[in-house]
Amino acid sequence: MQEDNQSPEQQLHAMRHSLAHIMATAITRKFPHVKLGVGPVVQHGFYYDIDLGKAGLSEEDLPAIEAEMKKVIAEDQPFEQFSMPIDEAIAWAQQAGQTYKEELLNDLKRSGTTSAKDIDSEELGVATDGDSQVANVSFYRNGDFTDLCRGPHVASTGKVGAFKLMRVSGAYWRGKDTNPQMQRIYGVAFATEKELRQHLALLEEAKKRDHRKLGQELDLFVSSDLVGAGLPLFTPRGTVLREELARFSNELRERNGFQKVFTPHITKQELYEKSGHWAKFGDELFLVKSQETSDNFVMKPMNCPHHTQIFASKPRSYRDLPIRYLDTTTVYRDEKTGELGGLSRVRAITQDDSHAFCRRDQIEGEINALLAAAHEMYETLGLQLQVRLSYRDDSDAYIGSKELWQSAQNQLKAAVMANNLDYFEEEGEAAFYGPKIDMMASDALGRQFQVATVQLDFVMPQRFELEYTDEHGVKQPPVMVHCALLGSIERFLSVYIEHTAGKFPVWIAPEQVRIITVNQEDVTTRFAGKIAQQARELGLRVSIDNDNESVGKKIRAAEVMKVPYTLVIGEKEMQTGEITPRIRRDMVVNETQQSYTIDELLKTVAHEAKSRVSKTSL
RNA sequence: GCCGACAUAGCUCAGUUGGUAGAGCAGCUGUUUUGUAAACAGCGGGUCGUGGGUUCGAGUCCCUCUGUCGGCUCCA
Repeated sequence: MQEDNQSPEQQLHAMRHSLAHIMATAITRKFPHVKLGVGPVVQHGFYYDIDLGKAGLSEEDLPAIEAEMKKVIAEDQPFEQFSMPIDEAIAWAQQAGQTYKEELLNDLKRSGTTSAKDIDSEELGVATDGDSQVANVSFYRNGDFTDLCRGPHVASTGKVGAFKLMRVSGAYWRGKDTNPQMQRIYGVAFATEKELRQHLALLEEAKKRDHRKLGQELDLFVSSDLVGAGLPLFTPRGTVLREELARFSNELRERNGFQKVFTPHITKQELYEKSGHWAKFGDELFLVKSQETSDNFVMKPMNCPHHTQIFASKPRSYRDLPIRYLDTTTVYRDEKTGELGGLSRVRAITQDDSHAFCRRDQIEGEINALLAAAHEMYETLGLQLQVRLSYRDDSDAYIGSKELWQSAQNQLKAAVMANNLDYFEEEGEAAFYGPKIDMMASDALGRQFQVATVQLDFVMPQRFELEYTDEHGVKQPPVMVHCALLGSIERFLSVYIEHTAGKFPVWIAPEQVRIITVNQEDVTTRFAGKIAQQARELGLRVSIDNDNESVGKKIRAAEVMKVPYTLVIGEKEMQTGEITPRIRRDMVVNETQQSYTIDELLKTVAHEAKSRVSKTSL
């Protein structure tokens, strides 16, 4: 119908949305008693929420639904729009037993919108902006299926491109965990079969890179039922990754005047009552019981309150500011079991946390320095950054006056603009004590994750009555700038492992050099040992594979573990003192196979590791 | 926490309508002394995640718990 003058994006959107209707058509045919929720377009496709009562649907039912959808598509039913008065619409929903639709329509009638941010306005038969006098609502009909919908749709069910149903999962009605749970059926859809295949191939690739799979294969971390869910254990190899990342982050901040501090992992609950965290996150703290005192202790879920106490430990002059603390440390949060997964969501979270206490006139300088540090870090790590300005919304989830918030939000935006960063703004994403600059990294497959964060906070210093003396001898509250460059090291690792597919650059690779012996003769073994020692003295992580196996097999083993440099040592090398290193393919700039003296080679690799390059100069 | 699926050897998996477990890789031992992605042979290894139930008999059927996965909700 309205597909003329539409951009390809709009057309694809209409296709996906039409597919949601077609899926609902197919499900209604197979299960006439189904109650429908909403069926919007999502990133790569669409879904529809349905309620089939107790029996429900399982993934085994998807092929049958897909087949039915193909029938509907083959029937090429035109999509027809019509409208009816809202009271008539409500009567329709009632009569059809569509209780969810009825609820939506009633909300619509009452307030002109479904109020919450839960429903995409397109789902409804009206535009939700503007006045609340809803007289008529819009419907779409294809064949004998009718759905409340504003559109637009494609002209007929035959014009929907290529799709595939992916999975069925649970979803709360209108996104509220107090509401009944429906089943959500997800599909992906593209304009052409080719794009669909490409998308599915991308998903396959993502599966291969899954950090949980690579964590297993590359021996990076493990879990134990005895230790518990969300508490990964890092092997020697995985620990190297953690420590190298922490070291990098610490270096960047120390260069900017941050000083390391240390704070204990348990604290009196009172600290968090004062900060406001107890009221907001009390049910997510691990409680610790003392057998000696009557105080209640908790595992620390974050560090800001501790750092305020270091600041507050003595009088501060305006000349002392900024005072900057960095604390790369583990915090503990009792995350709900269903939210845990791999390294992306854990209960022991290591943050590269830092707090700068500064004067108002120093805010800009602090933020600029941190933005620059983040830029350097992600440049080195090879991840693209995009900035999200996370503001508060009108809910009561925040503390502090609106004026302070407005001023803080303005300053963050000014800083981001001054640094020419690519940004977007989002309300309702702020921390409860202040707005944030959140940095989203895009990985090798184009997926986005929140990593670094810079937060401006006028509230915490007030709550802890922090002060410094200004040049007129007047007490002033400092401003706190919270920052984490990596965010959570565990979560960052999950992103980074998948981004690199486990092919870590030499500076962070758990094993940087592997020496393979051609035979087990004593001279060879001794020579290999000597080279390994030399490498260790240069600060390299090196291992020797002296197994009684073929060279081919040992090469393969090194390759499988994605070791950057493999040195095969035999008679030739012993005689000449020269070697042609085997370099992991992704690091190679030019293809020429060159030989080097072993001394020169190791020094170059050590230098590369130190300067954190991603390609080799060999 | 909620909805759904899953849990067999270190890893990846097979195991027919219920009749007390198999393969490949890895490991160990021996032979071989290897030249750039998998030499050959032998051996060891599993109270089938936990606890309970049904049954003459449970890896297989039912329940509980734990854990994992896909989502929802949440994320200082």
